[in-house]
Order: sequence, then C-alpha cells, then structure tokens
Amino acid sequence: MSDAPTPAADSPAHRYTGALAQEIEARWQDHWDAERTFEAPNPTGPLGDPTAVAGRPKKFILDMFPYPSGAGLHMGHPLGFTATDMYARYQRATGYNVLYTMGFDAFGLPAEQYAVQTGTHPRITTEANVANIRRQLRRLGLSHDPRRSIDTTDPDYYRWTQWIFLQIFNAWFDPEQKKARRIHELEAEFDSGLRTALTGDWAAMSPAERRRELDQWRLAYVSDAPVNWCPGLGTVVANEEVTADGRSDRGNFPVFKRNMRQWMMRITTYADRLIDDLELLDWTDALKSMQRNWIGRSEGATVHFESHAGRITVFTTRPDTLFGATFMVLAPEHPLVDSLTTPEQADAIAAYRTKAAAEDDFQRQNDSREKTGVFTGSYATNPMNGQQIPVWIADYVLMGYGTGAIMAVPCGDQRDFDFARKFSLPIAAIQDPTDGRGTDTSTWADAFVGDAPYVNSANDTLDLNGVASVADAKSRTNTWLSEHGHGAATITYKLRDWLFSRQRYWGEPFPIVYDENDSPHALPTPSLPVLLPDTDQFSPRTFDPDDAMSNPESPLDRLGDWVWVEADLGDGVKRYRRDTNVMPQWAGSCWYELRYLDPTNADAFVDPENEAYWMGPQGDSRSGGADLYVGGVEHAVLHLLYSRFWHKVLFDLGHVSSVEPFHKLFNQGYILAAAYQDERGIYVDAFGVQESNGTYTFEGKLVTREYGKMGKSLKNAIAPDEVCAEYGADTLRLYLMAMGPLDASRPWENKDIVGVYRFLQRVWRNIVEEDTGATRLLPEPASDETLRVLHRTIAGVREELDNLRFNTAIAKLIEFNNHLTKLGGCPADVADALVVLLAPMAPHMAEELWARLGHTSSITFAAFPVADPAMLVADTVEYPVQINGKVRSRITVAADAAADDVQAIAMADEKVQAALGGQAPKKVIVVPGRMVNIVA
RNA sequence: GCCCGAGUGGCGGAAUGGCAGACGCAGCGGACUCAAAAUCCGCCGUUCGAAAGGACAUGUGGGUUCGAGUCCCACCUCGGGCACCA
Repeated sequence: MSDAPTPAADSPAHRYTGALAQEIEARWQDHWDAERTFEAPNPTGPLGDPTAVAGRPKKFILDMFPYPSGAGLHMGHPLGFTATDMYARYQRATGYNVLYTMGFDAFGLPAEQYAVQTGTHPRITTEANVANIRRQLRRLGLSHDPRRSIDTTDPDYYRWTQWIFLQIFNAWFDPEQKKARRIHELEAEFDSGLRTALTGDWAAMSPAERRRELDQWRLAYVSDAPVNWCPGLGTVVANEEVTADGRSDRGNFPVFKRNMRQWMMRITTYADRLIDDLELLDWTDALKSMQRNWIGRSEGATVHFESHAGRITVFTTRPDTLFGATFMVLAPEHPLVDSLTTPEQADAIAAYRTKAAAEDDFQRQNDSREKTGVFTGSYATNPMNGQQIPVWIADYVLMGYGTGAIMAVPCGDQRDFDFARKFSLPIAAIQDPTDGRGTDTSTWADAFVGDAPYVNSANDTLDLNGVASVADAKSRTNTWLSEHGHGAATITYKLRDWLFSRQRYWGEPFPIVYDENDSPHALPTPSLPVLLPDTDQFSPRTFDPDDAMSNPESPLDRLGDWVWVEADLGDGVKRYRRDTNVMPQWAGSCWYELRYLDPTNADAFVDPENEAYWMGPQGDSRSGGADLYVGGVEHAVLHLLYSRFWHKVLFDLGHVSSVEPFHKLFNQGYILAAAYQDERGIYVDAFGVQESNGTYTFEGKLVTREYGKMGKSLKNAIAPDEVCAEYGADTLRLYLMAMGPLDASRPWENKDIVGVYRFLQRVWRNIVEEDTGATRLLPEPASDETLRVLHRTIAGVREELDNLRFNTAIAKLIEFNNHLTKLGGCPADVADALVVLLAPMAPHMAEELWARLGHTSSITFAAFPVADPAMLVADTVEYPVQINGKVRSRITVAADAAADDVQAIAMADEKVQAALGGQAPKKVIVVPGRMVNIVA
C-alpha cells in the first residue's frame, strides 16, 4: 500500500492530495451530522414530520447489514454500501424522500467464541466492534440517517424479535385460505365444529389435551424429529446451514441426523407462495432459480400399492409410467419393512439395514453410485395391471423425501434401470422410443426419457396406448387414479421446516415457558423482552466433533435461578420452566428492514402508516418492499428465504401491507485479489510478494499466484481505512465503482486506484487554483460545443445511475471533465452543473467545491441537472458508409436529411464510387442517424 | 449429471442487431524542467506495408441477417448453485 504518489516538497499548497481530501472529508462529515442532513422524515410517530413528507415520492434503499466482526469492515462492504449511497444521494437530488440507514446483525457465533476464549462478555466485544464499524462507515461518507440505526442485540430491538416469534407461535396455517390465521380462530373453529381436531374429539378433551392439539397447528412448534446435530459446535443447525458434504457451514464440523426435541417453523406451508411470489419481484433469474431449487416443488402423484403388510404409498413425478412399474423400493428405515420381510430374507434385510444405519445420509449420498439393495421377499400389487411386483429395500431411496418409497420404472428412470440391471429385475417398455432403439429392453443401454407413443399401457378403464405426450398421459393417469381410489395428483417439496432453536448463549432467548406437562406457553407481551441472563459461562458443552451420540447442553441450562419462574399465565400463579434455547442468528435479520421504518416506536414494531408509506405496494411494485436491496449472493437461500417467510406471516396477520420485504434485489460481486501460495500450499502475505518477469517470489522463494476473495484467510486483504488514509474516501468510492459493473467480481489492483484519484485532482484543478486555493473559473460563457458535451453527460449520467451502472456513469463524468481540462478550465456557467453531477459519487469534494462556488446550503438537495433535449441533437451527423458490411468511407450530412438524400450523398462519394468500380449496387440500406450499407 | 451465469487488447472493462475496444491502468513519444517528479499534449488490438492503404480480430464451429461481441444451434473453458429428490 504505498503506490500513492508522494507529493513532492514543492507540490502546490492547495493540490487535492490524500491529506487534503481527509481534511475536507472530516469537515463535511461533521457538518452533515451537525445539520442532521440525512434524517428522513416519517409520516407519523416519533420521527414523524407530516409536512416534510407531504407530496414527496419515497425511496427505501437498503444494504444487507453487516455482522460487526472484530476485524472491522472488509472491502466487500464498502463495495455494496458505496453503490447504495450513490443511488441514495442521486435520488435525494431528484426530489425523493430517501430512507437509507445501517444496522448491525450482532448476535452470533464469533463474539461468543471470542468470549469463550477470553472471558470477555460478548456484549463488550460487540459494542466495541459496532463502534469501530460505525467509525469506518462514517469515514466512507455514507449518507445514513443515524437515528434509524439498529443493533439486533439491543433489548429494545430483540423485544420485537421475541414479539414476532410469539405472533408466529400464536398462528396456524389455514390450508383452505392458504394463509396464517390467529390460533384463537382455530380454537373457535374447533368449538363450533367447523373443523375437526387431529388428536381426538375436541369437545371431550381436557384443557391439557386441547393445548396439545393446538400446539400441533402452530407455525412455531416444538417437534421431536430428525435434526442436524453438530457436536463440534455443541448445537443443532438448520438444513440451510449444512453443506453438501454434510458439515456445518460455520466451523466445518461433521453434522449428524438425530431425533431431538427442537423448535421448528412451519415454512413448508408457505412453499407455494414463496415460489409463486417470486414473479412479483425484480430479482435476477439466477437468484430466483436458486430459491425455486431450494424449495424444490415437484408435481406428480401419490399412488397406493397394496401388499399383505398393508398399503405402500409412493410419490412419483411420472404417473404416466405406472404400467412400467416392475418392482418397488423402500428406504431401509421405512416403517413397513419389518412386516414385509419374509423369514427367509430376514437376515439379509437386517444386515443391510444395520449397514445403512451406520452410514449417515451424507455418506450415503457421497459414496459410489453402485446400486445396492435387498429383496424383502414380499410382493405388492401394481394398481394399473394387477401385476405382483417384488418389494426391495435400497439406500438410494431416502426416507426424508416423498414417502420414503418409490415405484421403480426401469425403462424410464436411469437409477431404476441401473438397479434392475444389477439385480436382474424385469424391465418393461411402455413407450416406443423415438430414437429407434425398439421396445426390446434387453438391448437398451440406458433408460428412455421423453415424449414417445405409449405401448403396453392399457387396462379395462384406462388406455394410454398411442398417446404421444408425457403431459397428456400424466393428466389422464392422475384422473384415473383419483376416480378409482388408487391415488391422487400431489405436490411435494424439498424444503423442510426450519429448525429454529440453537443451544448457544449469544442470541435471543425464547419468550416461552413450559408447564408441568411440558407444554409451551407464550409469555405475555408486557413481560417482553425476556432479557438474555448474565453469566460468565458462554459456551455450550461441546463434544468430540465425531461424537454423534452426544447431547446438546445449552449455556442457559446451567442458570438454575433463571430457568425456574413463577408466573400467572391465566391459571393462577404457577411455577414454570423457561426455554433455554436461543434463536438462530437469522432471527434478527428476518425483519430488521421493518424496524428501520420506525426504530424508536415503543408501542409497535412498526406503525402501519409508516410501513405503508415506505414499503407498501405502489407504482409498478405490486409486492411492495424495499425499493432496492443490495448484498451478497451468499444469502440467496438462507436470509432471503427466512425473511420472506416472516414477512408473509406478518402480512397474513395484518401487521404489514407489503407482500414481500425486498422488491428489487441486486447482488454485488466479490472483490478478488491476488493471493500467493508457497510450495507447501500455504498462503503467504500477498503484500510481501515481489514480481519480476512474470514470476513471483516471497522472501526469495518462488510462490504461485491465484485470485481469490479478498480476506484474512488468503492473506490478501486491504482494509478500507488504509485506502481512505492514503487517498481519501472519495477516491476509494470512485475506485470501487469504476472497477466494473456492480454485479461482477473483480480483482483489486492497487496500481489502478490512481486513475480515479487523478480524475478528482483534475476536477479540483479545473475549479481551484492549486497555488492560492482561490477559485479559478473561465469568465467567458461555455461554448455551444461545451454545452452539448454537458447535456450529453447529464443525460448519460442519469441513464447510468437509474440502472445502477456506476462504472459508466463515472466514465461519462471523466469524459466531461477531460473536455473541460482541454479548455484550460471550467467555464463559470457550467461549474455548478459539474459539481452537482459529481456529488453522488464524490460527495465530500462536491460539498467543498459547492461551498467555494458560493453556495451556503448543502449540495445534498441541489437539484440534479436535467438535459435539454435540444442540446442532445446535433446539426450534422457523420455516417459511416459500408460496402458489404465493411466501412469504406464517411460522409457528413445534415441531421434532418431524408434517407433518400443520405443515400444520394453516399453514392456520390469518391471512395464509394472507386470501391464500386462503376457497378450499380444491388441494394442500399440507410439507417437514419446511424449508417449506410451498400450491398454490391 | 442437472440448472444458472460468463468468455472482448498486456490488464480492469465499454458497446438500444448498425463505426468493436468508451473510460481507466500499464506502455511509448513530445512539451515544461538544469534534471526529476507532478502536470499538459499525442500515440497505443494483431499483422502486412516506407506510406497510402489492406488483411485478420470479441472462446470454437455452424446458422439467421444488407449487417452479429450482441439473436439461434452445437461444442470448449471458467465461475456459481443443486445433486441417488423418485
């Protein structure tokens, strides 16, 4: 970090150097704070100023808020934050009331782990880290409304996180209305007989039994089900936090499937709406498809196969191939396996099940693809044709998906085909493949998938033979299945319910206590927040990472005084046991954008009027939600899925008017940087590496270069503070944005920073006399040419900023300034426009120049210039003249010349005549204002 | 294996189907200077040519079109997501 040109001793006193930039920046940052420049008024409530809001359109511009790491901001943060700040400042200058602020996602593992190591309470570390990051953010000149900043660990904030949890706890999903409703409405339906209880006769139930019935319906519920137990972390984790190879995404420890009593959230009931409402959102297709993939909706049918042990139900996406089902396969854990297994097969089945149980889900999926399985000895009836087909078990069928059982159609499914070949099971052709391989499956090399006429697919009441399309055959089969009671069209999802409890310390306590029957009770709203109790034992009990049979032990379990409480929850004062779990880190980030709207409201998490103003559906946003949300793609499923779910519950319960939290979402790229490994593969300090003739050495030893995400682990991180100290924040902002488009990952190059630094120096020099510091403007009015360049720049910059193309917006400003430089300075009558155009990008310099140009109020609300259309059209246009697509000449023609005239002038051109050699052209294409192409 | 996204100078990157390489870095030349730095002016895809000018150029191969970096098909490479999901 020493590539900045060191100013020579005789450098002019008022040159825009890193030192001057910092002096200017600190001064304006103080000024903005003192003047409360960026405070955005609300329609109502503590931050309300109805007259200031009246008649102004709004923009809600949002960043994914950071975790306050002890290392401070990394370069990826300013990348996104600078983009939103430029956009926010631009929108303010075009008349919008802009809500733009920043909070901290401050619960979570790192602070807790640090506490375990050092004994420092996580609150202390968190507060220090937040203070440091606030300082860094301020230094970048981000135009946040400081009053709206939140911290998820603040009791005044997590009080509402707990409150929302209770809203979800006290809600159920009505499958008919497809929405969440309050639990007392369910109770009323049971009372009136409108709905029947699942566990018995409601009227005859005891209060405890009724409570248990209701608990089964809640959107937040305690369940004893397979969860991801991570002994290395000492806690359970959500499906979304487990990597493909079965390890925790934090810490990279093994994760085991274990049955445990844990809090779950019924996100699966929202699967359809979470998929369908993606249509309303302005998100990239890539992101939408990641969400769709994760939810994994697949449409098909459930089909019942009868056996002596009872009905075996399968899920299939290809009911049309039922006639080709020649065997069945159950997951080894399937409950019917015991009763299906014949005495002769009992030993083989038991051995296989033992082997399968010893392997966890992830090993099973990772191991070789060679099919294994064992015959149960029993047969089931194919409902289509009455055929008796053998029932096998095999570990390629997973208990956790569909029904844990499949019908095998080897002619149409490659896995079933492989299995049939391995165990010599019959393969019946039910389509005549279009690739000419014929219907003798003994000659097939693989399964056939696709549209082809059906054969051998008829019974007395259903005839698919001759049907040519899969879709058609599916729908006929589905109809037949339900008419004959053999099954029904069904949709299944990959998405599982969300595991919501963690056995950690640094998180939100659950506002829940248990009675003597172990039934959960919500604590009343006035008792919120349930404060996280103090302790000096922050760690859960952790275990050997491979000890699958260990049991979680939360830090809160140890606090006996805290765990037991006396309360009157309606049945008189009784003793209750507190829930000792904490919420996952995602809880606080599920709704923080809503708290920004009304951060100091003591009566509600957000006032409905404020929510409707900032986030309600309006204009072309039917979903409502933040107008712009910028952040990393690593949250594509986790945070974005969870917060959409919470938002929809709040919507259903009438607390918010927006259907979705984030209307437009933009994923920024990563900052990459060169990283170097020595011959052992260990990363070396990237800033100590020497380059010569394309080879790289570190301390004399050869190292290899690669590019990777900038960060501590690759030893190639540069802190934003370093760049601010060397060049100033305005230069850093411009560099980050000028490097390339916001969504692209790009390598950081120290040597390139100087490009935008020189640009700022040239702007400065065009307005300020470097030796004296006096303003120096050209007295004569701007020429027609200069005005045209200016207006083209205005139009261009607006266009680029509207579309978040900051790199090209900056390029256009550079072009305009280069034009001024060639004039020898800035004509006095265009100086204001230049500075206002620059203001969103380099706000400190712009404020400084604005003041020096004689303005007394902040440039923040100075109107962004509007291009005069008359200045955008030229008098004359230069047309390239192509012959057969190659440019052979150029002609200059009046801008309003008719196409015929342009053609005549082009044909008369010497070079064109020479190239044509007297031949008449076959065809001439004139594109008005663009070009001429002559086809010879 | 499936689903996305991307391949353009030495480098980062620009280009509503219409002059490929805006802008910046690096490099080269010039002015200023005793000199250097800084600044300002100019050049800067490859190749043939003294020049004028020509040929070739947007991962590869086809196609559509008067015209393709851009649209279509196939393939290659890289990045990301999912993965025995029935």
